[in-house]
Amino acid sequence: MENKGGGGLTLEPNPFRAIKRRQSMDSAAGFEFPISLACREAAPSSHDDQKPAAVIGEMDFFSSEKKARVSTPVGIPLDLMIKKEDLTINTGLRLANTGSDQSTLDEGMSLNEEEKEGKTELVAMQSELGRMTEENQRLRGMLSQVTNNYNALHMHFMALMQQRNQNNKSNITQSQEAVSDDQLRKQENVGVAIVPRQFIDLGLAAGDADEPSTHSSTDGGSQDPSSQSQANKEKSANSKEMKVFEREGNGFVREESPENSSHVWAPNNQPKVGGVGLKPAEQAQEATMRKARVSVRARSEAPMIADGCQWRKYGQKMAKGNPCPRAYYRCTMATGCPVRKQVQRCAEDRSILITTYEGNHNHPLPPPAMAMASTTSAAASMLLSGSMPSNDGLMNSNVLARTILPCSSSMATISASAPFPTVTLDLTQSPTPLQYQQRPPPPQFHLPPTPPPQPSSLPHIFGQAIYNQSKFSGLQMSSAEVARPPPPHNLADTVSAATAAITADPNFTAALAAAITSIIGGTHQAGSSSNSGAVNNIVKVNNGSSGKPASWTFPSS
DNA sequence: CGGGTTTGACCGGCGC
DNA sequence: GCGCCGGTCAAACCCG
Repeated sequence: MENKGGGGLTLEPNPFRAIKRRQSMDSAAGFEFPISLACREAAPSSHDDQKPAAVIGEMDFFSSEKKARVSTPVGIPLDLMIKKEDLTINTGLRLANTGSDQSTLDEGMSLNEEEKEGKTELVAMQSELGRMTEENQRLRGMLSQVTNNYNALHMHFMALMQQRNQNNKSNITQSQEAVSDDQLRKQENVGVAIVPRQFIDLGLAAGDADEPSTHSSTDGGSQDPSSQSQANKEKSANSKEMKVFEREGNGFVREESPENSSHVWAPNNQPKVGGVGLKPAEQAQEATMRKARVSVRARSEAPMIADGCQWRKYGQKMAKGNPCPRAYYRCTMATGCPVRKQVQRCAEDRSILITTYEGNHNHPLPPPAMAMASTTSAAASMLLSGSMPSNDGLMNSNVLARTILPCSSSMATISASAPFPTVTLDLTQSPTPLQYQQRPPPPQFHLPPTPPPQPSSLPHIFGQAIYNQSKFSGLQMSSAEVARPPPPHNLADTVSAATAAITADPNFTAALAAAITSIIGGTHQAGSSSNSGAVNNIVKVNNGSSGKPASWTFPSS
């Protein structure tokens, strides 16, 4: 770890080795350096292979009463109060090059009593650490249980939605019923594993590129092989873009598999592509699904919201009814990545930037982009799972919105009447602190009690803010850093929007939970648990009302 | 010189 | 069939 702390700090290999430096520090004239920075550096960086038992996120050593904010590996915040006279805890730092001879500094210390006292405190701290570790284990288990419960509920809900749609269809055929029942049985058999898989497919598309050949067997059990081969022929004959993807062999072909209803990206001519072997209703359903989009509305003066991905502009058009041009971007982080987005200012309020995402990345993503992709994918998944093509499709979508988004209806809207089903995530609404205060804080977790994930643009901006603030600093950010003046470039709007939303919006915990849920679900299914050494973005949020920080750990990659 | 942007042309879907 | 419109392409241009 590079030593960047002022005053010439080096790091102690053993972070729990007690140091008796307080009096030395006090006696060393002019010995002032930002311990808080040093503490952050003492925390394992994002490149560390192992998760820390606890990460000290923020300490202010210049106040009389020391507050340490600790993020545990499961993201549960712990607040430590350390009084000045107790300041013998090890910060993981060893003083060096402070301009004073170390042996001289150690002289004059009354080693007997103070060392005994220090040892006692060390034992106490170690005991406390042990308790924290146990608590972390317990909370992790609870989090896992909550996640599983949510997955089960989500599966149940989706099954109910399917049954409802089937009942509403007057022209349903016996074969369709058989297929649907078969799918339902499969989902029930697979159980909670379905939903995380869905999130993997949507948000963690890197896996798609890794194993393109396993998809049909994974989720395409009902697919007729002959029809699939025929569909592949049709695919290769239809879209120029499709040919490119198949030629490049990046696994994107899988995206075109007709049974992959959770995928939202669709190159040109999709109705033709998926049409072979399918009934007209199913064709329309797939065409609808593949065109699903997630639109984000946010106030920003910047020409484009930075979301962690690299984009290349490939077109610009004047859209009807809007004096502002619409810009078209495609992701350039990997060759052949199908993700595109449209950026356009709102005609009514030009301070509002509307960004519409479409498709799934076929490459690994940086953490902020991961948050974005997971969230948009989760939103798209919500939309697709509920917007079956029926006569009351719009109504179903509204039901979906009310059901899945019970407390964020003011933020997320679902439209099935548009040419393509679109989830609109609105970040432009003014904060309502009173609403937040009216909501009692959850007892232990800072996660909301509402189980369903709620698609929101918050994690987009939020993750971006995190990334922008901390992309080179171990991905840790404290609430103080959030409130700090943003970097002097056009990310200011992003950060301010995220900050405003985070600190005041009553839905932000739910939105964050959505992102966490989606990520955790996908991570678990991907076989990379939170203990697998994944990079952890430790996010700290001051909700502004209770004074307590909300802290989550985002497992990424 | 390579990569990104601009911009007019082109294409396909859709409504009349 | 025609025109409108959204989306994409690709040559020209710009920039570091």
